[in-house]
Amino acid sequence: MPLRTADLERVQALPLFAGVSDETFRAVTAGAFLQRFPAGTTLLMEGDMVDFLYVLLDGTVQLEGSWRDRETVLAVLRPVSTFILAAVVLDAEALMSAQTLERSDILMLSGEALRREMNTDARLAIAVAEELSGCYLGVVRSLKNQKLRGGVERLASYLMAQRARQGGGDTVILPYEKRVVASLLGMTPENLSRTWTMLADYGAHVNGREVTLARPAVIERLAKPDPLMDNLADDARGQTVTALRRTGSRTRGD
Amino acid sequence: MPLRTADLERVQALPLFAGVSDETFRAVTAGAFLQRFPAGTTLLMEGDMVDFLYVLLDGTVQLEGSWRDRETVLAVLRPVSTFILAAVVLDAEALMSAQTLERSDILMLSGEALRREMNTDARLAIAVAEELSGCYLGVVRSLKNQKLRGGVERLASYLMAQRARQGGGDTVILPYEKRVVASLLGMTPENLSRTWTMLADYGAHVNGREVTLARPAVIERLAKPDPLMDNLADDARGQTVTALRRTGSRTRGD
DNA sequence: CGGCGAATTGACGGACGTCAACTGCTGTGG
DNA sequence: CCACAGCAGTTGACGTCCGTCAATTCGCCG
Repeated sequence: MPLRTADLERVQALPLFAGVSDETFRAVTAGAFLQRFPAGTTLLMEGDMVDFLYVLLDGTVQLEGSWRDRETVLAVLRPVSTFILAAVVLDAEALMSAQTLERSDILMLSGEALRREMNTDARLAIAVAEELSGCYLGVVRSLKNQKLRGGVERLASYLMAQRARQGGGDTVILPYEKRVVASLLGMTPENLSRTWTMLADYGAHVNGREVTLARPAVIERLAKPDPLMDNLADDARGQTVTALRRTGSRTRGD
Repeated sequence: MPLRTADLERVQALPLFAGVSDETFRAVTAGAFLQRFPAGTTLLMEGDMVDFLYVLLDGTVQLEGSWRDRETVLAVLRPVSTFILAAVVLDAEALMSAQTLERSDILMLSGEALRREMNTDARLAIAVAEELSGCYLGVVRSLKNQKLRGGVERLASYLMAQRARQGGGDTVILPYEKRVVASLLGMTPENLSRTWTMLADYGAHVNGREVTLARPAVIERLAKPDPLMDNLADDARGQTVTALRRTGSRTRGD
């Protein structure tokens, strides 16, 4: 698949490359290639050595972890996001699998080139550190969310987050299958179904992927949002981007 | 409290400063100061702006998160470890509180100086990125542990981790109060108590803080350890340290 | 039209949190 | 030196949340 300059510009606009010289950027993206994957493609299995930094340009990607015969969704990514940066930096094996949920365009950058350029361009190394900090804080939020909130509250806060991202209206569209939502929120599909009916008492009604919130304020009160847990960073149209020094809300995703 | 050169040497030996020039190291530690805190001291509240990078030189520190009236322990740190690096890099507010569990010696480095020196020393910026990667992978492990394993399995794997760290013998000493262990493992103290009795069937017997494992292999089979979840990095005496490019197992702690 | 998988619903059991009472240890002060 | 207060830890009872199994419906795609 041809690598258009428009794609490269979108990549260069990422926080990861903010403040990085064109020269370094060209060096990092030199051997890069863009690939289109159908839905349901496994890009990476946990335990694999990671050779590339992945950049999701279009579509949806799910990060999942497994143990024995269990699986769980750790994050769902939206464009434009990078993933498995940490494993690339350490030249280590991946802790998570990555799988497309829709047809997705993914740019693959040489991990070796990225590590090499970090040595000569402190700006790049700093940008990587900042991106990683954002990723770290994102997972910490997820962990707090998982340990501190109950199922109903997790769903309520998920709805509030989606609502904010989708413009704050009274109806929210679930961006992917409910089974993915369930796993992301740490519950079974059956349990998610039952939780919907609990939320009906609070004015939330589900029809397919469409959720209408009769009294959003009540759901919000149930979710008890907390800036230290809920990442109010990407609001409304997603891209607030203050260029440098942003909280790197990416990688937590939806 | 006087800042001894022996302390500085221990700090310089950290992965965070591996490969960093003496000059940069001096610049970062210039305004640093060492402080001794009694047990139970809150060093940092979640939501506080972070001005310093903390380095635990001696003692034990607990990182905790809270929401509404609930609290949970996210990690317990042992010397020598840094903490809240991510918030320092982003010059942001902390997502976790930090509290001493014993009398602890803590070195505080100026966050502003660290950020400044990253600009001029790519080696430092890279080391920060590597440290952050390790922290990130640590939290991902915790999240997988929390979402994929049940309570008994989490306790079993916790025991195996402690056993490995303490030399692999048949008796494990819990390094701090059981209520802290319980919260770290995502359960209530009552529930932890009951889980001990379940483990008795597998040959684990508890007496105060001492746990004797009659058949360690059986506990291990219960824990089903997984290199992608259980961080077999710090083995035996803790400090394997391959200097550069280690998996930065720190920050997950015990 | 037929088939597959997602989603829902019900029934059931187990895991876990909550409340309460009791034990044992420790440090404090009379 | 002892009495007592306070807290960690344990144990029991109970209720709730949640996972599992099974059956059924729905929607989508071949």
